[in-house]
Amino acid sequence: MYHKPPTTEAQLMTRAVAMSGLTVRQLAEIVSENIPPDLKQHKGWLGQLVERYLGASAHSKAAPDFEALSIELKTIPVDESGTSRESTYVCTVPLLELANVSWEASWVYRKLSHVLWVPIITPPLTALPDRLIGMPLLWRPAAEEAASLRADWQELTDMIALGQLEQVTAYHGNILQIRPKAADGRALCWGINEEGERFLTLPRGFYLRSRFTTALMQKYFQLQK
DNA sequence: CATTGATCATAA
DNA sequence: TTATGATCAATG
Repeated sequence: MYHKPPTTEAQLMTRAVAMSGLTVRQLAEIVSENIPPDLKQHKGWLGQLVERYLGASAHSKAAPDFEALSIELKTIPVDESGTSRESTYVCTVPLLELANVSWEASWVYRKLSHVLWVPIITPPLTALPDRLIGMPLLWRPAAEEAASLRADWQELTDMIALGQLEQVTAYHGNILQIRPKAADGRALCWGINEEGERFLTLPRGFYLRSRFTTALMQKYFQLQK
């Protein structure tokens, strides 16, 4: 069973709430997907399962998951107390021509301006089929959250614009960090060094630290019905 | 034992 | 090769 793309927020939320409380096994059955033994070689499988159920429209396109609604979907593994178990990938880091890009025009801003968070309740050692879909949260950054994101984005973007990409590590940024995002350690793309010359480097991505997503859960969430 | 740096699958 | 979806696993 596949849903068509939702046309209203209310429709999307009705579906998302209906999905909560199901096990991954039940959701896979509804969507007619086979469950892999674990996520080791299928890291994006669960996110895509939820996409299909909810009717996300932008499969592997550079667009919000729900295009008509401009809403991004993120599944997030949490334990039974709502503590996030992983960081959350946001988008790739543009390494070229990022000078003079405003916060409002940045990919990070646009990706995070409206997000449907779907927690996957995953206590330690829970087998994939037994994980529970939690209550969804439709989120827009509060002023304080947006300011914090903006400050991190600005700091990291400034470093890259100055050609200091090789000095940026995952330790930079309070809630937003930059880490490799690549097929493996041999994947390369172009960056700009301090002399303004192009050089080959590992592709990078922006990620939300798990302490931030954990704070979101605990501020706004009712994990289960 | 939380966090960083590395990695896996798939589509276009 | 770039985008999407992320989690794995070594390490400080």
